Amino acid sequence: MALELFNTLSGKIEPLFASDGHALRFYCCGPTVYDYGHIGNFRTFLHVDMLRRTARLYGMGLHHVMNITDVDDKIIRNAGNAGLPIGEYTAKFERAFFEDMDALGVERPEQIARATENIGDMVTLIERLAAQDIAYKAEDGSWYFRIARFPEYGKLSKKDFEGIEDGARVDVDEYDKDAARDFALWKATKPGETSWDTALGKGRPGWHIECSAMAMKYLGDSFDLHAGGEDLMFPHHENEIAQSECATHQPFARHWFHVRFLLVEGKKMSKSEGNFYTLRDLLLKGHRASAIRFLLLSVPYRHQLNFTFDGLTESTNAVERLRTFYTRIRDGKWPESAPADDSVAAAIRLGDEKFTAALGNDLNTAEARAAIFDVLRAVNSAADQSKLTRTDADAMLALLAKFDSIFAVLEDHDAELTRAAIAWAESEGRLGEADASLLATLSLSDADIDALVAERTLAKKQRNFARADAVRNELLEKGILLEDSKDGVRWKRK
RNA sequence: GCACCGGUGGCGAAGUGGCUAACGCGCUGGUCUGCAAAACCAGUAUUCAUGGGUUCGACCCCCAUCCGGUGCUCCA
Repeated sequence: MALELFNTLSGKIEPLFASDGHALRFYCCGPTVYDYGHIGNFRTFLHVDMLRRTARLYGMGLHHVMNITDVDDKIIRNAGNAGLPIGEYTAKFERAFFEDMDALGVERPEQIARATENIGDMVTLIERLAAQDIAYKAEDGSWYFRIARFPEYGKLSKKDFEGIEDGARVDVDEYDKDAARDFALWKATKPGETSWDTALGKGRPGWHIECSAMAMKYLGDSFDLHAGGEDLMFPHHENEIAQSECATHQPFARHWFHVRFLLVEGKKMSKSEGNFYTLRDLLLKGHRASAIRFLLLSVPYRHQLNFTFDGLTESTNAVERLRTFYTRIRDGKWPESAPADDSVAAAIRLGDEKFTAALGNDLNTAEARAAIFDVLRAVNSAADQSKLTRTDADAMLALLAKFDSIFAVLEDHDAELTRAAIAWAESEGRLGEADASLLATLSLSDADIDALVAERTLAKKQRNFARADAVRNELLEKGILLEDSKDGVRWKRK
């Protein structure tokens, strides 16, 4: 069975495959490291991660390149305000970015490419375009791309630029360029700005050129897939195609993957709306990294997701149910006897097929989720009726491992991730932003909790239920939930 | 203005021209429990924004209307 994926370029769902027969060569537009990442950024990276993991599930190797934009206008401005060299400024946010990616369970690409470390390749690419008179130098020393020379411009975003060039010269703000749509390849430096002294003159790269140069450097002139947020489709990706295909006369990326923007509480996320959240903001409010991951992945990537706190609570509960189920099957003592019938095995097999097929169908994560919950109910039910055997349990664990190779939420690292966020807030003098009850919960060590649980168990043995309930309530107030079972008491942090 | 996407139960969200409209969360009742929690069982949309049309048959196709969102500029 093939993995099928919507291709922005063709406008159709098409099979995705590694054209070299080994590894899927793909490029993902990474972050501009000028600030902490927000949940909108992470929705995109999370779905690229979903794509990675699904491609692997479908048997493909991976060669994934992601850039880090570590020089641009905002970086120069912010680093200047902070009085830091840009390298020092960006290093901090690059580190933070990867910490956040780790917290969300996003796998690292095989290769990270920093713009400032590949300037020479960008210069070479611009020179190749200049040799064909497709790149030209304007009066101020900046270099631009002559869009009129690429008739296919607009093929990705399905825009028609017929006639636009004609009116360009009336645009007085753009007097440096030959045409209004022409975009910068190389920006001449203003005094005091970071610059590179190259054959093109003193300056720094335009934004688009870095992705073209680095993608082709590491993946070849033509490669399998290029990914990014929907906003990048135009003009960023359109410009990448123009630069690259004019230079090489080869198709650039075969498949284009764009992740839709999310809404927050029904509106586009923005600082002025007050609905702008970084991952760290949410962790400090007591939300779990796993729930954030699960929520952002639960709505398929081509649909708009409305991020709400109710939705986050729902995801927290859904993940909790999956984990409870997982530990139950993993830790339970299931009889070695042969199953009375194959109904459980059949349910697991069907769930497995549905799960894989759903992902293969343009990454339908909602359906994939549903397939797992169907099996969960069937197996829980069998377990309750003492009909679950070791063989079935092992099959279930194998399916859960497959599920988790994609969704990656079963192993519980939430408390340690939250602690890390708090430690970060403390070091930044931002502990005041942390939720008070969260701090209370984390103030109890595991040993403290175990001691209180033991006290309650003793009280119960003595049938002193008043005392037992008091302890349970005390723990509950601090966010610790107790569960009695045949095998003893389990507790978990809410 | 032009273009695009969407409107499915209390909420989130799949889905198909024709079997009982997935799944999750929530809620209600039951089983279990000292009581809870967890788990399971049952219930929770005669209906898929509205009005027309095509069809033997549409939530799914077409047209119109209303509503929400997005892009056309930096933005994941």
